[in-house]
Amino acid sequence: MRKRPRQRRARESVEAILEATRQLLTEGPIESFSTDAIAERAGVSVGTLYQYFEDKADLVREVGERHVREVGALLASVAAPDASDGSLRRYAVALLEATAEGHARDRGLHATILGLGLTSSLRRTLERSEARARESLARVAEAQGAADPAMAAGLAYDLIERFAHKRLAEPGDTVPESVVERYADELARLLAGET
Amino acid sequence: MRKRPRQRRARESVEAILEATRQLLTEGPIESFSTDAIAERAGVSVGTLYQYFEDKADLVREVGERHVREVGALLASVAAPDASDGSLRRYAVALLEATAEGHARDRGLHATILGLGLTSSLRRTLERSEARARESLARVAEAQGAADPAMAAGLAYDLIERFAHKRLAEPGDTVPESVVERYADELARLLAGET
Amino acid sequence: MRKRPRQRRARESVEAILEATRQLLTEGPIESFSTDAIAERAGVSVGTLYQYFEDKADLVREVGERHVREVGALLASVAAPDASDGSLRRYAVALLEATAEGHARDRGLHATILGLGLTSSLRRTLERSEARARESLARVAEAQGAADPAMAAGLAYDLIERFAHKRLAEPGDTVPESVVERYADELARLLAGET
Amino acid sequence: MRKRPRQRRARESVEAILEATRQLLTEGPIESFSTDAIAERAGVSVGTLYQYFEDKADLVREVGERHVREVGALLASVAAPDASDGSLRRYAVALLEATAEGHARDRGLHATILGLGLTSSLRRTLERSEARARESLARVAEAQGAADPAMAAGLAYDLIERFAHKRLAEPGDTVPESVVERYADELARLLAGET
DNA sequence: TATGAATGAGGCTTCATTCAT
DNA sequence: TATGAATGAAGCCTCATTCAT
Repeated sequence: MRKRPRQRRARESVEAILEATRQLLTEGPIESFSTDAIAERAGVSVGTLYQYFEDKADLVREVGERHVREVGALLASVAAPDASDGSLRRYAVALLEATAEGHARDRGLHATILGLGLTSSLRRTLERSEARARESLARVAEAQGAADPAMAAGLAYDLIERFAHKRLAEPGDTVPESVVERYADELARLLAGET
Repeated sequence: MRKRPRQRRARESVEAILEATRQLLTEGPIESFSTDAIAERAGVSVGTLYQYFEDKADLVREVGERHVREVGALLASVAAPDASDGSLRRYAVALLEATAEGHARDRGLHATILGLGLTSSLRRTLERSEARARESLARVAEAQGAADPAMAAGLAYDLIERFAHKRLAEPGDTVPESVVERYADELARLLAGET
Repeated sequence: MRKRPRQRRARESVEAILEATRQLLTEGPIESFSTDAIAERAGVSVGTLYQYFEDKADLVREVGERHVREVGALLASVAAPDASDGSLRRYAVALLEATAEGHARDRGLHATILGLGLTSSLRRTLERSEARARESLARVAEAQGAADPAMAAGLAYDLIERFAHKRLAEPGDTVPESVVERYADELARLLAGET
Repeated sequence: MRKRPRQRRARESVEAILEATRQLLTEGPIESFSTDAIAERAGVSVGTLYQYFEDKADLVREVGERHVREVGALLASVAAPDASDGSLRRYAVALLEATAEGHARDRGLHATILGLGLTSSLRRTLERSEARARESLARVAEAQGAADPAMAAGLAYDLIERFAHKRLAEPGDTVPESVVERYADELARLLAGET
């Protein structure tokens, strides 16, 4: 960001701009994602946009980082299971749902950011976020007595991500209940450290 | 496509255009992906390009469909395993490698196509291709005596896709051997119908 | 220049663009010197302009170089005097007039180019042109028997340039005849190698 | 200027703004010469700038006039020579140096002012300053017994100006000593009224 | 008076597409 | 059929200027 907003009015503008960007990125085809459109949706002038962001890519990066942080926070907010068997299955379902929700909130962001070229800054944020998620999963796997907690966590993370993207691709963001069950089973099995 | 090429020279032009499109989509940032760049790379003039393709989206769609068909063909070309246990593991590894190769060949296509908006025509092609792949996996699972072959095949397919995307995201398109092993194990287990 | 024009139509466009640029640079204040204005004056679209010139600076450079070459040619076209005394004075007057005419034709170009920043390419062209002019003057001074022909030529050149700029600053591009006389006297004296 | 500053702090702001303008004009390419840049350099806000200056052109004009007055003062501060021969040569060198220094101090001002269009007010200031300088030179020429003091002074003034611009065009603002000598010789000769 | 947030016209440039040759 | 010149809408961004606080 080019300038930090000092006054309240300025902070509101920045928020409006970021939210407008998120919306347009989520909704529309990439063609309608122009700085003019962002400014109009945010209810400010283009000039204001450029007071706070270096350029369009800077703006997208900021929105992308927020998204990554939010998904990370959602995942982290799922309470880890006890060693007792019953809660592991619930944990697995909660992980799947939380991640899928997070992705759904910014549907399209992914594709657009890829299209605009992933900046190294955003890539780092993403990697940090993934690493945290994997560690957290590994701790669970370890508590459950898995032989290779890190490897199990890696696979589990991949499964969760794939589930989220799969749900996004479905009309209505819904996946048959049986598929959720199956994913949850796999997840629980992985984290429990079964072969 | 607007017009079918009749003469040999014309067919060669069309091939060159499609190949140039594929290359630019695979190599570069979206910015250098212009009709001028395509024509130059293909060694023809822009005018020629518009003789055979309605517009840019039409061209991208065609390339996209080819890509989907190619990945499908690659998957299909992996010989199904015998019921004998040894070949299942080799089959799993081959599936992973084949899909990852297919995706790598057209790296960037994904993002661009998403960015330009997935056309319904391409979406159908994609769905048909996925369905065929799942059926083929289901037949294998059935032969191996899995309890719910369709469900196992679905999960297996997702695992394969995730692996391909994972490899694309790594620098150098390489993934530690241990990860391949782990994925192959899971895949083999799923197709073998173990819980 | 970005692309060399092949067809006749293209060459005409390029000429029109260069001439429009020269006119606007000569006439107006720098504010009205926009790419849109250039294109309109040239009777082409902006797009055409960018087919042949990298950017606005490239265009200005090209016009600048033409100007420098033209002034140089004007100077060179003044026939050198015999050693016989009478023609030296006529030569001096001709030099003054020729240079002043050349500058007048592109009045304002100077200031604008300075304002946009003298590119190194243009600077070199300018230096080469000046060097040629000084050499030519030095040969005359030598023929007239000057003690230090190079130094005399340097001062003579400066006098000529100053005269051209002086005339440009006057309303109506005219300078009292007596001033021309005085400059010519000085010039003749310098080239004749008197003290 | 829009408003006279009353308080001391206000006067300081105005000075800072004028000095910042002068610096930016002297240093940089025209692009970085924006009101924002001026305000930042001056350590005030843009708003303050517009309290004291009608618009940007007004500010530039004020700086331009100061510059013209300063160069004039520099010239005037060179003590006129006695009729005794020795000091005339020193006087000539001093004139050359003083003017060149004055121009160097505001290098770039020239181009910018020309680019923005010489306002009539500034033009008048400039003419008055030149007239004063010529008169002063004419008095010297007269004291030295020149036949046509006004004409000699005119040429002398032009020589001095050309020298200043010549030095500005050189890298490092330096000119070979021999050139200074030659200019000084000419100047002395002119003012001494030799043919 | 000073601040700095906001404005928006306008400048530069790109690129998908058309069409005369 | 192929060429490539021409088009112009539209995108990104800057910056002089205004005005609420």
